[in-house]
Amino acid sequence: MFALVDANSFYASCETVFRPDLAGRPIVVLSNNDGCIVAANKRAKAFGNIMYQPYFQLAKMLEQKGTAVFSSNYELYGDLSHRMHTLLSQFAIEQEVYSIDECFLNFTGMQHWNFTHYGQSIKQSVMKQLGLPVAVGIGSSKTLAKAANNIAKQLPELEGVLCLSDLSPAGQNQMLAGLNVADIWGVGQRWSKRLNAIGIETALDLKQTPIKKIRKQFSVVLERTVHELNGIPCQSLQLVIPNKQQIISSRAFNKTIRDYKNMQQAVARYIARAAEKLRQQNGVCKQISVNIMTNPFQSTAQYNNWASTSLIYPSNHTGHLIERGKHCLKRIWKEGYEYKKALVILSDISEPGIMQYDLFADKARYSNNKKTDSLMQVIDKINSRMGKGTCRLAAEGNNSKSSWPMQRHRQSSRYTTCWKELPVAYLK
DNA sequence: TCTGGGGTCCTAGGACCC
DNA sequence: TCTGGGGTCCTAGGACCC
Repeated sequence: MFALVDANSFYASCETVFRPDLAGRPIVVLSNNDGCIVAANKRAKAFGNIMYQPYFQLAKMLEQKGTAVFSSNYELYGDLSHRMHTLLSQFAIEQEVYSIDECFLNFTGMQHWNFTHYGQSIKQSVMKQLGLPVAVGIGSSKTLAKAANNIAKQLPELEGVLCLSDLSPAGQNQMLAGLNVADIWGVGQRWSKRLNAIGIETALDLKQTPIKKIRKQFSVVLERTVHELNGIPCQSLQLVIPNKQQIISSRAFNKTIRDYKNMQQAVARYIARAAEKLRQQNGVCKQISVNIMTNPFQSTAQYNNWASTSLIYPSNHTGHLIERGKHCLKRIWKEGYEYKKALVILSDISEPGIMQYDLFADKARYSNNKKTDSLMQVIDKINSRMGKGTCRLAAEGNNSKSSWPMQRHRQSSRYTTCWKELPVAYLK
């Protein structure tokens, strides 16, 4: 038996934890650079289709309706997320942290428990200790737990908790009949359209479709989903976080870049971020790719190109990677465009030590040189203690914090992670 | 003026091997 | 006239997730 615990509009809810005055107001949270709406509470969602829409198009409407608008505050969300997952881990023997705002719990071996009741106590606990609203879905597979969670959020009479296994088979089917096939975990836009076209509209329809038909017309991925809807688990909990196979670092620029040197610095900075993540998982990479592009939403001249290169010796050294990255950039750079975004991918990742040496290459430059390794370690330590970007390579530019500041006009305080921004309570 | 930033898995087809 | 039967590896593209 599996449970899925998922916070309701997590980012928006985080913003209310230290702001009781926001009760009853519509709330939205914006993406980086205050670009799109990436989270909205129930009141804001009621305005219509606003999720992932550009903020500037809706700003006026939102303001007129008294909406509280926030730039994303990942320090706050990350910290509250960590607290939530720590709390939830106490309710089961096994936990899979699936994303920033949701986790699976394994209830195997607890057959005699009253799960609906247990789900309620989980929900109340998170509200009491963290002030965050969550929904709990329980079922005999991960897909069913996800579906139950979704239904629990949709039907107010369930009060945020649904255990499908506590229902009769007919009752379960009735619930699944009320769930759109597009809302099933693993069924996205494309597939839901194709499923609709052959008459499969609800979760129940999909559950009852012959498995061979699904395999033939779709793939083994959807076949597994159908099995899971029928209560046959095809996926277990992922208890160990696997190392990343690729690490991406990308950002849109606040202002467009025309100048090669500026672009070099931006690319160097993204590489440095990615390399830091790579070292955190104690990995080395063998491939680096660089992509630059203009703004596709503008009618100006468009250019979008990428280049990649292999490293002779796998590395996680920022300097080596920047050097290779610069080569990539040189190959794709074209003068005269207004560049809006750069993207860097580190791939072909492995552990250091598992390394195929090149007979003729200069090992001293690329191997796990102890001096450069410890230099990177020192830089990482300084940055983790003193703040990101405190210590960096010259290639990243000498005023990296101010040269392309991210637009975040509406950021709330980092109530739980920054001494200066702790909430203050006044006694009357 | 203004449009996010990450990830994974599977499949088909081409190139190669004996 | 006529052209087998197994494999592996790599890549691009398509689907999905938050």
